[in-house]
Amino acid sequence: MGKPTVHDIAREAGVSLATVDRVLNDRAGVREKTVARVRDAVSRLGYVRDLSAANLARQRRYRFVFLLPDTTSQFLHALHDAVLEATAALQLDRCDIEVMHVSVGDPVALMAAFDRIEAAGIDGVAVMASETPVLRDRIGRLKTQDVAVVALITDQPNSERDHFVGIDNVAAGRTAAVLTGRFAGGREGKIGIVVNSMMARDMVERRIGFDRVMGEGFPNLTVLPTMEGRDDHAMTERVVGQFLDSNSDVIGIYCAGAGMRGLTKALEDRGLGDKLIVVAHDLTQHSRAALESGVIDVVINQNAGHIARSAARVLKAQCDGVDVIASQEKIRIEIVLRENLP
Amino acid sequence: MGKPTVHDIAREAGVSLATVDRVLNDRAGVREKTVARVRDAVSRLGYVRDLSAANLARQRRYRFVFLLPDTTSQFLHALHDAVLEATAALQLDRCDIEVMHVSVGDPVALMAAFDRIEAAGIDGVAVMASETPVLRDRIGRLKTQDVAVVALITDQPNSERDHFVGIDNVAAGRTAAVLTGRFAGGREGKIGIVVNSMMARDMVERRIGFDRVMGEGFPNLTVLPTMEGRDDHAMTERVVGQFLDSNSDVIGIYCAGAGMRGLTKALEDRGLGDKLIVVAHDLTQHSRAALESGVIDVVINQNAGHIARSAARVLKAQCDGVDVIASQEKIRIEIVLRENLP
DNA sequence: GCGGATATGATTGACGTACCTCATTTTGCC
DNA sequence: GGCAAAATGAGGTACGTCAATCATATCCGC
Repeated sequence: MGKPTVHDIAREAGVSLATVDRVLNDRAGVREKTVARVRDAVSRLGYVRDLSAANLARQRRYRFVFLLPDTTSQFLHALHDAVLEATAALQLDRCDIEVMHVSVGDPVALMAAFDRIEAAGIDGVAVMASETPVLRDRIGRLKTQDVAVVALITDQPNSERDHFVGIDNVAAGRTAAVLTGRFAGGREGKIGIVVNSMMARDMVERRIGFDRVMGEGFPNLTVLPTMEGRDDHAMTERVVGQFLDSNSDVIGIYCAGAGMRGLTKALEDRGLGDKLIVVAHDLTQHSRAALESGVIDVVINQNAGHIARSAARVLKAQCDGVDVIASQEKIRIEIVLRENLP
Repeated sequence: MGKPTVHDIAREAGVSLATVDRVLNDRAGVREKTVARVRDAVSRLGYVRDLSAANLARQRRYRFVFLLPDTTSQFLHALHDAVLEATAALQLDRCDIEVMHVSVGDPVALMAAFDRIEAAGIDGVAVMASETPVLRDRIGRLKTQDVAVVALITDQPNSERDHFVGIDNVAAGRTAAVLTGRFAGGREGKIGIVVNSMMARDMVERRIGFDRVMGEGFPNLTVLPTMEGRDDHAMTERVVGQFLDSNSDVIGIYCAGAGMRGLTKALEDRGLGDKLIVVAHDLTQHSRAALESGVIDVVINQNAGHIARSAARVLKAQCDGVDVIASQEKIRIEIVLRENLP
């Protein structure tokens, strides 16, 4: 005998199909005692609702929104592409995904986006934005409307988001540090760090992890104060250039944030292309090229494709009230060398 | 208007539902001209068959077999667990997965397993076994029966398998080499290599990749002849022990195969636990512990969970005649340090 | 034990596809 | 032009679930 159906439940519980349906779909008008009888039959027979039949019957489509910053960076671009790819693939699974680019630093614009999401009756939202009280509250409000919410890249730890899709940035910083330290092989020297801005939580966390490992494991290396590139190539090039010109014994640079083109430019202009140990974040067109040419030694990557698919899967699972495979949804800190470039 | 249905196709093509059905399901008895008319309408309207409705109607279940070696190793154990986990998750997607453990070195037993698979009317097979002409032919025969076939871990490059789920072992060897070399930081010394057996293609490939990078990039390091551990802890411990005792200036070991427990035992017994650079393959309970304690420095991993899920997804896509997301099915060469342990 | 509210039953028609039967039309061939 | 074979049409039932209607049964307070 195959999987039990609603008919089997009805028979087993001694009620009619209509009542089973009312119970399964949480409709009113059933006595508690009867509800219990049905629930009992469900667990006794091990009934699981056939989701595809259910979705077919109710003509269901899942509507998700990916809320991304409107700033541009190669990583964001890659993420956007990855979401589009996932969108195409999930079309067959009744999912409609829309990408909204919003000035996430602007609370008014951000809230307006959420208003539109709420008004449109969206089933789930993946939001990438830095943590603010306003956003936290807004996520709470979405949850009261039964909208699934996942935090993307940057966690919203004190909010009611259902899930975080991204990496542990402290661990990423530690990973960058240990690679830098071991590649240095005992030599003494200085290490520079470039970030977008120390206002961003991810950057701070990476720096914390980096410093901790450096302090514990590599006393031969001196980590210098953070340079801020403000997401801008020219700016990054300038600060890194000044840094290189005024420090003679630099042996490595950790680029925890964007602006990588400025960094490589500064290095190449000084003929340091393959002299320094350079660890950077996120595999993009540019960092891939720099890895291949040897300007960058290691890329610490959070896989954009994996992130996009994972977010979509988690949102769908949340809507369906189904468990996810934890290990599949764990975003790994990928270490990419020229030799294991995908 | 929503997605087009078979009714729309029938109307658009000016034929009846029955004919559309015959065309879509490749049934006989339709003139070529009519087939073309229907196909035309399909592409004109952008019709895609609703797979869940179709599967519902035909009460379809996908039956897959994972054919794994009956030898035991921690990696195989992890893979087995991963397949079971995937099985549970895919239960909801109408997939029944069975794991068969077979003595893959024994052609008779292997062929018997294939016979059973063929007789049982299985929809797809994921096979992990070394490449032989017998196996190649058998895969070809399966393909004539419309059974989906993927090669697992070890490719069957000249067979008609639909897909290979695993890593590029030459690249893995290169990756191991560059990490060993850079961790050595210019020091001179000897590097030992441990494998199961040089009969296995994966081992040979890893060794090739390792040697090439070492030869090109690290003239300060001397790679010594391969030690064969034959998948056995005691054996591995003995050969590694002898190696360590008779070579004074060993600074690193690359463990390309199984038997890791023997390796770590040999190292620890000589107080070399954290003295040597040790690069090993595959994240298991044991290698995780060794990584945490510092005996092993790097694990090159092929993610068992990813492999199991990917194989199942590819088999299903093959049965459905659907494309896979290439980037999702690319098994990455993971570099695992203590700092980025998942 | 009556009346009104509340629970439950019985039934039906979707959803999009598969697959079957039987009738009818068209085709190819001599 | 006639005939068999092939192609097509028309229609129905099924898959498991949802959602609705309407009739009937059971409950509760008085």
